[in-house]
Amino acid sequence: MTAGERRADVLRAAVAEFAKTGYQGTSTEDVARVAGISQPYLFKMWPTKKALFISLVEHGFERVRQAFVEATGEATGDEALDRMGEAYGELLRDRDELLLQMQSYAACDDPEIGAVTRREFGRLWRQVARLSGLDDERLQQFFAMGMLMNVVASMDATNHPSQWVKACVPPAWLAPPTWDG
Amino acid sequence: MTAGERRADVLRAAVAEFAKTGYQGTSTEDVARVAGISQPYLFKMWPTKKALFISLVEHGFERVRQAFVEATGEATGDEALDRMGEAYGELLRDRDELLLQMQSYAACDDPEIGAVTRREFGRLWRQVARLSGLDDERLQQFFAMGMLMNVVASMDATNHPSQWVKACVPPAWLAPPTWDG
DNA sequence: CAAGGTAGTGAGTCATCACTCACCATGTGC
DNA sequence: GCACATGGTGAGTGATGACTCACTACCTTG
Repeated sequence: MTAGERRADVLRAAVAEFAKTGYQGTSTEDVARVAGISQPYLFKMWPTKKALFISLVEHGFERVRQAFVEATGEATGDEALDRMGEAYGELLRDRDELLLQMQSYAACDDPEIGAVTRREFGRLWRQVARLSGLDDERLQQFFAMGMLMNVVASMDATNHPSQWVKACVPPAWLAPPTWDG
Repeated sequence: MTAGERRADVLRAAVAEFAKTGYQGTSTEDVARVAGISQPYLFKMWPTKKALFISLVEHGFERVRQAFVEATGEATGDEALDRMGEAYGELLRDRDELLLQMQSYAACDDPEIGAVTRREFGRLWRQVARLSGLDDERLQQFFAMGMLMNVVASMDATNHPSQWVKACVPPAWLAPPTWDG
């Protein structure tokens, strides 16, 4: 297998592990085992655990930006924002991406991780601003709802239903287009 | 010093440490050193590191609920929600409380921590519902804004100003009543 | 002052973890 | 058929971390 393919495999495995247990709580041995390679080889691909984590964070934000571009299409304004919101809801189905985002916020005390996370968040903000053309107040509401979705995903609320979950989580988050529920 | 006083001291020290580096990233030695006690004594007060973390989480959510009751006073409806939002903004000044909340969301993969976090989040939701008497949609917007504030606090955005921070963070978050700026 | 409870610690133990070193196997160009 | 890059690992190492054990100093009560 080529190094490029391996790298992609490892990234997929790593995002799942780091999403669950966070930067500090995930061991490089775990990642290597799930990826099906030896742990020393992990360190041939990334010089440190932190470098691996950071490339996951960058990759994750990049995917969100890309999903927003694709979802928006030719739309602008509130229409564009609605479509991006829907696209974000679909990312919820693959919880790992959003969980990893939460883990990167939680790890911001580390200066390098903090710097990358702020930079990526800023890029996402500017892109949504550019795509929608809306004012700061609307953007703020949009991002606020996104952060609530992240938290709900972190708590795995939809798999632990209770009274408040029904109130907090609108059906739209639970029923992306492909469902029939 | 009595055990009760020590316990309060240790909780204060522990919240600062866990807020920074999270459940997995914080060592009991760190907590003990900052609290000014030996590490074995920590284990006489709480049986495990997890038990300490969980009591911090419960304590933190409790404080938010209490702050909301006090802030609301006799108000109801949107007026009540406004006052609670203002109270939450004041909690931002002591970042540690909000960061610890983020750390508890991030640690939800652990079944016990997850259960406690969901329970506390639910209690908070119900309390805001009761105090304000508003419908789910308004509550959702309120909590969404709160989660955005948590994330902004995690990224320490106000101490790393850049273009998007000015747009994302309304002056009200930065200028609680006691400021003069 | 004896007896016992309360507050507190020094010095471990055993597991885990990030990271390294020396090494092997399989092509591929010459 | 050999030099050499590419892809890959077994077996460490030194540090750290959660948790324990055996112990002391001090206070209170009779």
